[in-house]
Amino acid sequence: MTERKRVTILDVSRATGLALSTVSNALAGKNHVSEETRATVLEAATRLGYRASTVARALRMQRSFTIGVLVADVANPSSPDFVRGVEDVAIREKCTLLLSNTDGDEERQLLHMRTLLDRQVDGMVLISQHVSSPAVRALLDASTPFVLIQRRNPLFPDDYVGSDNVIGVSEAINHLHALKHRRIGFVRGPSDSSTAGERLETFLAEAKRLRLKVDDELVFKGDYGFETGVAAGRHFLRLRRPPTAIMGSSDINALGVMEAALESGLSIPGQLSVVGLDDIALASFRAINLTTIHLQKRAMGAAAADLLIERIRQPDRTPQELIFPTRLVVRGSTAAPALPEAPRLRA
Amino acid sequence: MTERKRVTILDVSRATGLALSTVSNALAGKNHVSEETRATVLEAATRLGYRASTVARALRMQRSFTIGVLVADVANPSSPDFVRGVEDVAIREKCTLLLSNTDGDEERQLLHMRTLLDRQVDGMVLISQHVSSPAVRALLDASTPFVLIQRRNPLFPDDYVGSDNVIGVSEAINHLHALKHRRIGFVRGPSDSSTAGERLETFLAEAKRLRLKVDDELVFKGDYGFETGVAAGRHFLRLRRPPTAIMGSSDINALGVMEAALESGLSIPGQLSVVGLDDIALASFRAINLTTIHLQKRAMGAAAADLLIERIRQPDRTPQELIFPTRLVVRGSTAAPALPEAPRLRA
DNA sequence: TGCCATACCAGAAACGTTTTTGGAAAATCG
DNA sequence: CGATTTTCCAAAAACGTTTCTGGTATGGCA
Repeated sequence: MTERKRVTILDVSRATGLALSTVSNALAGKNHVSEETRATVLEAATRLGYRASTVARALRMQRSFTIGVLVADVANPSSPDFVRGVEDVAIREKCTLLLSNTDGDEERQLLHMRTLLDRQVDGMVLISQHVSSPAVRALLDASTPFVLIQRRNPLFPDDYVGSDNVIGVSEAINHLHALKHRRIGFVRGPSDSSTAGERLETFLAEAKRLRLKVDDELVFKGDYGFETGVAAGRHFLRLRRPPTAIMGSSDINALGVMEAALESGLSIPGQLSVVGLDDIALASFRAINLTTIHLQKRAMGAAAADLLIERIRQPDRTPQELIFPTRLVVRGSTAAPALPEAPRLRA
Repeated sequence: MTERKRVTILDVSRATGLALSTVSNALAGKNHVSEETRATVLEAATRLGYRASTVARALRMQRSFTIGVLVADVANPSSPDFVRGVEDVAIREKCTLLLSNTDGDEERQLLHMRTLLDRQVDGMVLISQHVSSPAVRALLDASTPFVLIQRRNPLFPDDYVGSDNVIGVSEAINHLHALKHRRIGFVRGPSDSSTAGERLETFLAEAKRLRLKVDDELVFKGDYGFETGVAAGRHFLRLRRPPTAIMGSSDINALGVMEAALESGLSIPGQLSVVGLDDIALASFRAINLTTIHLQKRAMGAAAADLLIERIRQPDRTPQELIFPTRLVVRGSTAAPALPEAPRLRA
């Protein structure tokens, strides 16, 4: 409404009768500016309501104090946790977050990456994004610092924050094995996700060690979404010899499996055990009560942001990888199977 | 790594031998630039990998192509839905989103608002934020366009997008009444939320119409969070005459109530009916199966963003308010009470 | 009293755009 | 063929900072 013009540093300069540069120095707390001068400047600045233009500063300093964050799906409750971690250090570093959804789609990811680069973000955090294709690599090599979370390509020595998939998954399978489950279904995450791959490998290796047979039909390929969980659940339950337990690639995945089980009239954990992965807040609610593998999402987000800050400060630092431990949280969605061998059930 | 310098419009100018302004015009598709010249420019631009600096443009045009979004809590699954709606139109308008969490805390909100203003966002969308305090109003009056979602102060004629709280809430209470519930607990959202206030008023009015007695102990005050739901549930269930049904101020709220009920060993809906508000994706999962009031969150977000764009284009347009209808979605968390009068239960 | 170092301040350049203004060449019209 | 319009292009200003370079008092010291 009130057609106010922006009050600039020049106004402060004029108001105080001091030079532009002096005002700038005084405000930045730099160099040798007498306390008296500084006080004068500060007083005038607040009196006039002066606020420095971040965009002018960004142009001059070639630094935008902005961090870009790419996330596959904010709707998945685990995403905000990671973002929160990034936000924690962003605030500490006086940076702002530019957050974008890619829906796991590479085109969208490329689009958003270009936008971030155009905006001259100081760096970016890529959470479960595509990291291998030539197009993506080209953008990553654009000399803007970046850190990867939960998905990488070992061929490229990037800064990376991930979770220890071996511990969590093997704990989970051993838990199920101890409960006397002998047929376990596994939902595999996105095919180009390093994390999803590691988890499957661990699962297969551990199954072998435990002398569990894992035929192909016991591995369902999809993504981290609910629909994949539902589809996987339906698939598994329709098998001639359905598994007595199913491990999801995410909690949301596991909820999808539950959905399929419930729609078939199966009770959990009575007739089917389900284990998730993420440990979203929901998982601990009694209405859900999901046995799952806990990930330190917020800490991982913060660690990634810290790594990013380091790299921004020191672009030639050798890349680091940080692997966070995981642990199984046993809740109510797992129990001993009803029979040594699961009964045949049809949807 | 590769210490590349940014390729600027000047480089394109030099490469083509054309003037800066000509290149700019050609790229912007402006004025009268011959097709041939334009082709030359475009070719050179892509060949050199030129990308315009958004920050330089922002400084010059006094327009950042950025929209700030303030949200109370991204972790609440209803937030991303609103944001998604805003994002939809932001992409259409070639704007980027600057998203911040305020945790419902006014100080944090002020901090983030100032940051957004410093960054010269073209406008902002405030979802369930504080809108009345002098400090907030001062910032809102800073002549940067804004739109409110779900919380406003009728004293100020702001652009506003809300939901029809009358329909939804009265549908819900009538549903419960029809099921023969006579004592209904109500969880009230944040005390300074207009939406929460309207809902309570509707609840009380409709209860009166139905000749239901609503003593003070049947209204619990809190926020939209899970903990409030748990506290409310415990409070209600500890009453001498506990309600047979409880309405939450959000789905997460309702989940909290469920939590409290389950921890007391009550079954839902057998011994307690629960209704939520939001209709988050989770609510429809069989494991939850929550009767709730549906809100068109994404559409509301998009509508707010549209309003914002309009106001940016036309700052003096008279403020509009858009109210979206709501409707009750009956699922499995509501049923007839076990007894005409609820049995006495102690936690 | 004169010189030098120090402490502070002023002016100007630079960041990469868009936009305005002006000007030259080409085309049209009288 | 000259004048006027049209079409395009060149130069320069502006956006609001930070920072570099240089300069002027002021104080201390000889």
